[in-house]
Amino acid sequence: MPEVIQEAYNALLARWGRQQWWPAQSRLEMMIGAILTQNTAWSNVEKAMANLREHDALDFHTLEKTSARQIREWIRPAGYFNQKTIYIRNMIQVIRERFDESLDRLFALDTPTLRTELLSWKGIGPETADSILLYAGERPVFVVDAYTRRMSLRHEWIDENAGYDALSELFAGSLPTDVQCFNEYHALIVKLGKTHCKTRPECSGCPLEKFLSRPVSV
DNA sequence: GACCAGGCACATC
DNA sequence: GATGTGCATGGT
Repeated sequence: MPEVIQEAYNALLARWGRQQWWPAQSRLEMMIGAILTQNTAWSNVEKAMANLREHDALDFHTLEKTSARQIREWIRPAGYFNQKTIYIRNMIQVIRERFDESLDRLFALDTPTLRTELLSWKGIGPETADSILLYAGERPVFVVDAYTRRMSLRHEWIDENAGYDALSELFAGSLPTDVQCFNEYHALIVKLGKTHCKTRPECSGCPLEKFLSRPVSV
């Protein structure tokens, strides 16, 4: 199993190359993007991010002073805007009150403590927390998303009842503990999911085709 | 017009 | 602790 997971990574990287994630210019921007992209197409997130950038709202102090109503309108294209507005404002508030407005202080926490901290924030679940750990914190944690689960099920690397942590540990344990590798693998899985696993469940043309022992429909 | 997208919180059993 | 439901826009 570990070998297959490593070989699948090699195949994906050979096909598509490095994905250069996360597409953000600061840790704060990355964290906002992580919230906005929850169950949402990235193209919609880009529209919301463009609105925020246009109003200089990818900045901590600007966001602090901005009303909920205003943020809601800016992020509207990303969907779930009522909830996501609460999540973003809550995040800003926590960073102000508990970390002295300093992302450096937040990211000074060791990885397990930081993960627990992030998970305690409203709107930050396992995937978003791990995305922040990996892409903003540069910690070697493997991000599991819907594509990762779908792919792993289809290749029969896991069974139905495998939870988030089991899936994350499967990948992390099958690979060198390397931030760059985890970074690229997750991004490549997303690329795979967008281009193959959904629209072509028979997996024709999929870079991982040869790893399927038999056709599996999920 | 259905279906889906780089999830999560909350209610209920 | 497992399962169900609401959240919302924009592309295919």
